[in-house]
Amino acid sequence: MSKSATHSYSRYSRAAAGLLGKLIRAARKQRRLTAQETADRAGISRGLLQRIEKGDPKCGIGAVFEVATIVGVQLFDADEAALAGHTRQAEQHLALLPKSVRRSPRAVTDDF
Amino acid sequence: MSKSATHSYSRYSRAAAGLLGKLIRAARKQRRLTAQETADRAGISRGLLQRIEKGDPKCGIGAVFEVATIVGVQLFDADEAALAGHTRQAEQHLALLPKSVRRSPRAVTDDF
DNA sequence: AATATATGGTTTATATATAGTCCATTAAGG
DNA sequence: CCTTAATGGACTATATATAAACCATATATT
Repeated sequence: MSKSATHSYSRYSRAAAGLLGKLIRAARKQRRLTAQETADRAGISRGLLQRIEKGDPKCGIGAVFEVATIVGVQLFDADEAALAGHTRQAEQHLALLPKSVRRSPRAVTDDF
Repeated sequence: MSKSATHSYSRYSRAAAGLLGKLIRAARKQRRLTAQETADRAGISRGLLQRIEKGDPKCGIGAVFEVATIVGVQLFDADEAALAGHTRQAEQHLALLPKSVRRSPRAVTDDF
């Protein structure tokens, strides 16, 4: 990593991060929370909140989710109970799948 | 910042990040993609992918979304076109809200 | 209009996330 | 079985995310 990675994300990922940021910003203003107040509640700096609302992909997902929760943007369109249920379901699904994915004789199904 | 921040996130945020990681891991295995193969496609290291699948909140949201997209986990339950539509809607909503949120001098100071 | 505050954009110092190795263990598949 | 790839977990060096303190501007509220 001697040169800067300058990693570029797909359009979809950027759009998703950008949308989440806009939803957060709109929700915050609708609740009449100042940027500083929101940042304090989330335990982050105001500058980081600005980047989150701008959709900066390099922000930690925990910080983004925390702010989203504070301003009332539901991730997964589910409350915490439903989240736990989905987690159990995902775990059960995972338990049915092979623990190691072995590369098949041929290339993988979809390549691009 | 002389001492480690050790920032703790809410249960909901941790649950959301953890669920997303589990969904990603299940989707990857179902598609029979190797961790290395997936990391390569996402342009990240295998170690970071492990942390993402474990639900580490400190992972960049762009990296998480990118991996989610690659393994077929839809954020927002929406394709790119729908995402653009929601973005437009969020922008319009935002345009209707005041640009600066002003705290009422006395009224909302103690709102609970 | 005047004033106070929220916001946007810097800069800097520091903590830490990440890549890139390594090794040990596990578990597919022949 | 046996072989070999996949995974998990360390460790280190480096890039960078973050907090904090600024300033300038915009914009609510009086």
